[in-house]
Amino acid sequence: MSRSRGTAAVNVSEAAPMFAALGDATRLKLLGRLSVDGPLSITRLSEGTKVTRQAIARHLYVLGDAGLLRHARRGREQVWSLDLKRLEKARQYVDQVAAQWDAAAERLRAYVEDR
Amino acid sequence: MSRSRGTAAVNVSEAAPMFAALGDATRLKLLGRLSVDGPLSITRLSEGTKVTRQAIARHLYVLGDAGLLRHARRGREQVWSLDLKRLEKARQYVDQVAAQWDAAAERLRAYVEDR
DNA sequence: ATAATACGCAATGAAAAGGTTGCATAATAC
DNA sequence: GTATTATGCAACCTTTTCATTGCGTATTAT
Repeated sequence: MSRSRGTAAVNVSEAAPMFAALGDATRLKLLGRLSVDGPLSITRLSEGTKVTRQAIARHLYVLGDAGLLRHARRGREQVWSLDLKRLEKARQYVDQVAAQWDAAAERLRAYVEDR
Repeated sequence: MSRSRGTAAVNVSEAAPMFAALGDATRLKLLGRLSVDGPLSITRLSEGTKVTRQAIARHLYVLGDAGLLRHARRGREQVWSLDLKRLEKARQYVDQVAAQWDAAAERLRAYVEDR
């Protein structure tokens, strides 16, 4: 019945910025890349994309502001990686919204079957 | 280990529009309202908000285009409600992205412990 | 019939998002 | 020390987004 993760009550409105950050194909691809290949530099992440390095950098900072990524300087490179702690928080948001929907689905099902 | 729902492979990039639709506080509130109170008209959904009816209507259509809501005419009213089928699809998106993150977390944990 | 209600459509406007180019600066390689 | 590489910064442009106002139309209520 309950989800696999502990889910502290979170104001759904606070989830909006995170969803907004996820609402772009380029950014989703960046997340996917980082989740597969691990920490990478901006230039490395730019290779293979159709937009400029600056555009990629922008997207990375957007994801960073949403708390989904972290960045650390290593020499002349800026290395980006997934932020596990905040990723867990993000998961909580998603779980909570999903749970809300589940509850609604349940009520709607009951309502429909009741006639 | 696996999630509670069956998760057919879905291109993550296709999830972007859905996340974008979720990336607005007003829209999240509308979803919450509909999941609690059931199907409601535009005017009803506008009451208690700080924006105009037209703004709310716009948001509803955005959610509708993302496949999260349906609307049906009832007399002079336009009644909006959650779309269960597509909501399930949305859930699959979320689960898949979350799974991807979980996998990344696992790898990262292994990597860190390996040194 | 007439009034009130619920909505659609269109024009408009301010602000944010997504992307580009050009140039400057810091770090590394040779 | 000079060139190369990786990034930062800033100006600028186009498109979308979010919200508004004004007016028209369809549907119900009286």
